[in-house]
Amino acid sequence: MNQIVTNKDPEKILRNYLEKGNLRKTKERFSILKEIYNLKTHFSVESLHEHLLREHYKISLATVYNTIEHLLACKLIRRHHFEQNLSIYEPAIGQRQHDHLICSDCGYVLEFCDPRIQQIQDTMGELLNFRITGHSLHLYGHCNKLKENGICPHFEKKK
Amino acid sequence: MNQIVTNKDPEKILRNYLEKGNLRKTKERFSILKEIYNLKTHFSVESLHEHLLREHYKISLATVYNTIEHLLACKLIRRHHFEQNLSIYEPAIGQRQHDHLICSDCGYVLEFCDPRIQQIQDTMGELLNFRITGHSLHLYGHCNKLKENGICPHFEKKK
DNA sequence: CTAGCTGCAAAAAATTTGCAGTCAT
DNA sequence: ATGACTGCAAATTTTTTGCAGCTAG
Repeated sequence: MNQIVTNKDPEKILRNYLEKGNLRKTKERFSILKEIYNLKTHFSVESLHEHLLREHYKISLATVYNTIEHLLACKLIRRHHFEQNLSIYEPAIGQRQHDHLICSDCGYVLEFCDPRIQQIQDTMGELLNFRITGHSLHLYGHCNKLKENGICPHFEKKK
Repeated sequence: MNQIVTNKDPEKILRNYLEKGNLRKTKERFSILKEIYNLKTHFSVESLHEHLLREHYKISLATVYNTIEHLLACKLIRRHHFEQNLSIYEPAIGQRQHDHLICSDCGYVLEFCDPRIQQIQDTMGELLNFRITGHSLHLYGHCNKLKENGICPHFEKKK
């Protein structure tokens, strides 16, 4: 680390990454990044692609997949694997470290922070002689409101 | 819960589950369970099916998928989603509830338990008004021994 | 007997790949 | 100009489904 990266502007990070890798700065790549950061939510490749079409971009699914790989490589997004075999992504700049609570009924994702997870990391790293670099914690459950009235309050957000 | 289940024999648990649900006790279902508990390792549907064929069982993939659902329902196995979009399963009886520490260098998986994770579940369930049913916690890191001598001690266990 | 189960093959769902034409540099 | 990128369609991979025949109860 002989260069301190202070810039938190996603577009500049992408530009920098593409230049370093001798990759092309295509309009598709920047459009996809822009829309991801507009959305600010968790998304799948398919939901992102549908969003792009609604916004009248002419970008193919294959290009979305291609671009996602680059955005992962330069850490502009993170990939998650929740209960289904479907990759879910989220923008990764300007967010606190957090974990996820996933509703098993509607797939709705809530974010939370708990300092005890850091303590677990420290304890286990020492105990098992590992240098821990990160974690993923998913809690799964059901909205209590679902039990009360039979309607999942997040259901309309279901795909 | 008006019946206390004390029996930890997987076959009896399956038998009990099938009887309660008016489901058939087919030889395929018991063969699959037996082989899973013989293997004692993490497995995918495909790797399990291949194992069954090697052991000269004549069981189709569709039946493996069907049976896996039942074994999940009666908690004889657990499903995980690690980095790829591929379901990985493990036998769940005779094992303490545990989480996973994954070595990013060699893919080796260590299991661990920490009571604080249960506390986090309880806190967040109450705070966010969810009935939490389960969690998955993955810690990622590097063996310290790797740093010391450049050789990952678990490397030979890599798949 | 007769529902539920199995095996097979076809369908679906998610992702990857091949390739001809396009575009950033 | 030229090599990387895009869009499209076909291929792969993992999982689900439909259905005819089989079997546990």
